[in-house]
Amino acid sequence: MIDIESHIKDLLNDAIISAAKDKNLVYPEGLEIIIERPRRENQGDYATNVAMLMARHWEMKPRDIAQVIISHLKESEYVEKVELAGPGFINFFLSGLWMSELIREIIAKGDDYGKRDLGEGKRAQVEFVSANPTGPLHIGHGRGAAVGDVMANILSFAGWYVEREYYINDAGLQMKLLGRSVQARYFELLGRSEAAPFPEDGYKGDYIHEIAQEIIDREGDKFLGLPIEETLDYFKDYAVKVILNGIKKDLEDFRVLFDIWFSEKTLHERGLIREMVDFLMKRGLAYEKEGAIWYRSTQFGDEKDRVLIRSNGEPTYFASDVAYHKDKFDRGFDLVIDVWGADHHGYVPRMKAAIQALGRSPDDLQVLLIQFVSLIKQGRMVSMSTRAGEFVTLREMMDEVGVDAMRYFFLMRKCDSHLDFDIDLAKSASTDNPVYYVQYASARLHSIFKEASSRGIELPAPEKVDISLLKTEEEKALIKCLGKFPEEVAKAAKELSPHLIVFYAYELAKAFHSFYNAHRVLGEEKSLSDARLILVRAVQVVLLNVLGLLKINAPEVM
RNA sequence: GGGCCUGUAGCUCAGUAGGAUAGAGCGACGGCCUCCUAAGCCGUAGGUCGCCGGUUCGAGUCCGGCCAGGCCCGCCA
Repeated sequence: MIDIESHIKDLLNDAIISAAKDKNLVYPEGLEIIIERPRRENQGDYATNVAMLMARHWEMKPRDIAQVIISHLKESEYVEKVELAGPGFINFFLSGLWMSELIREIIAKGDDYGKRDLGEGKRAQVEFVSANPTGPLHIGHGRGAAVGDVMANILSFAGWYVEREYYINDAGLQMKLLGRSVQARYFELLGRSEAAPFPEDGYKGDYIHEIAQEIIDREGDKFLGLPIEETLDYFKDYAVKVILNGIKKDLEDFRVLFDIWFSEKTLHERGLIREMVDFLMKRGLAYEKEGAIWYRSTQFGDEKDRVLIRSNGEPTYFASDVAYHKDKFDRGFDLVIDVWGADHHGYVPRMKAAIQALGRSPDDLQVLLIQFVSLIKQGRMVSMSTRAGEFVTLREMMDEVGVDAMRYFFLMRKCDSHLDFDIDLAKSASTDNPVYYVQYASARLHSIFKEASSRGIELPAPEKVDISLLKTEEEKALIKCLGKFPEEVAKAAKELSPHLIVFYAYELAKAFHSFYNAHRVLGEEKSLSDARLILVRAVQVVLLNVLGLLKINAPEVM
């Protein structure tokens, strides 16, 4: 099937060349023909403002230029009519032939319909969640998980080779704090709390007690008699293992799977941090001052230079992160996407500065900042803090609200919008949840085929069906909506905006529900019924592909 | 003090290479099942796009200045 957008651009380009010749005018240098989808039905399927852009060059009124261009447009079997409108827009209305070919293409391509080749097979990595293994995932992590996961799906669908990665911060001071917290609970449970006091900033959640209890069940009281500094590593490692397993399980149940779990500790073990510092020193991008080693990030637009190695010889978190990103690029990724909480936004300029020092373009690193999720319970905001042990876990939310609804909720907003998640609403008024609206379309689609099959009606061969019989407003709107899917994929990939796919899913469901209420598929005259069956099959294909990108179930019955 | 994000209908939000009459959902009001699922459809009401100025044929969109909310500004992670 032809690419209709380029087809229309070609038609326009040829017409402009021909018009220029005819009127003895010059083809405007650097003219880029842009076509877009107008907002209103009566403004056609595609529109261009090219005549308005040319007004300056040709010193003519936009409407006059548009008229000239239109008169030089060649006929096309895919274009039914062309109109001059408003201040100088040229509107294109697509033909029935285009619609027929589109529907046949959708059915022929199936799972592949909507895929693009924008990535040209280049390698992209999406790193997301990366929550410290100091406690279970909470609702905020859920948003990052959904966004990162679907972003990866979209890029893959758009032609990138994609890997998903989780960065485990298992090397810092907070690990020690976690170990001490568990250790303190262990001593406390055995009635010896004075021997290992609970650290001031320790992790207070119930899960710390549970881990301590687990250790007692396995190892008994054998650590009581040993010096606490000696046994700290045991508590720490055990806690990290347990918590990380819990995180993996939670994500798996949230339908998020990672290709690589990358341990920060291994960066240290492999000497990559030292290597990175040497690399920067050699290039004069790092220097020593006041006993510490600093990175010259101001050279790349950061507001101040940053410490890499503290005066006590310990690398900073930032140093780990630079080494980590160096490793990412060393692994051959063309595009690296980090999904971070918005509270890390101040960190973006220095990371971008860092990757430039590594010889990359700042655009090779894209950071998706995820704004906070505010949890609303009984009309009040719930404060969340891992250390204080006050949070609603992802697990609890999955159990209460369901994975489909949660994924939908997390994805329906732009990343940089705050998200109010009203638990009571999500639980009690779940029928108002838009995810059901979309899923309901899936159930209805399925029931049409079920009913058809019970009446002994089979899906006709697409090429034998007269699709031009579909000419009502609802049918045409639905077909146009199907045709938009590849464009939406491209846009979502280009703008790194998963929410666009959610909006598209809703739009598709809406077009289908309108169609469904206005017309019957079965029981009409056979040729019309066949045409509608084919249409409905195409809708099903696209809906499955869209929900597949979002990893939301497409139920057959509701 | 500096920086990032946000401010669009009663509520929650779409709408960025500047374009045509600013859109959805929820809520409100009024209609629609003899028929493939009414978790649906159709219609009505609801707007100084935070405020002021600028750029131009044209600004919710770009620029400047204010106002309000959130977040950040460490040899913490």
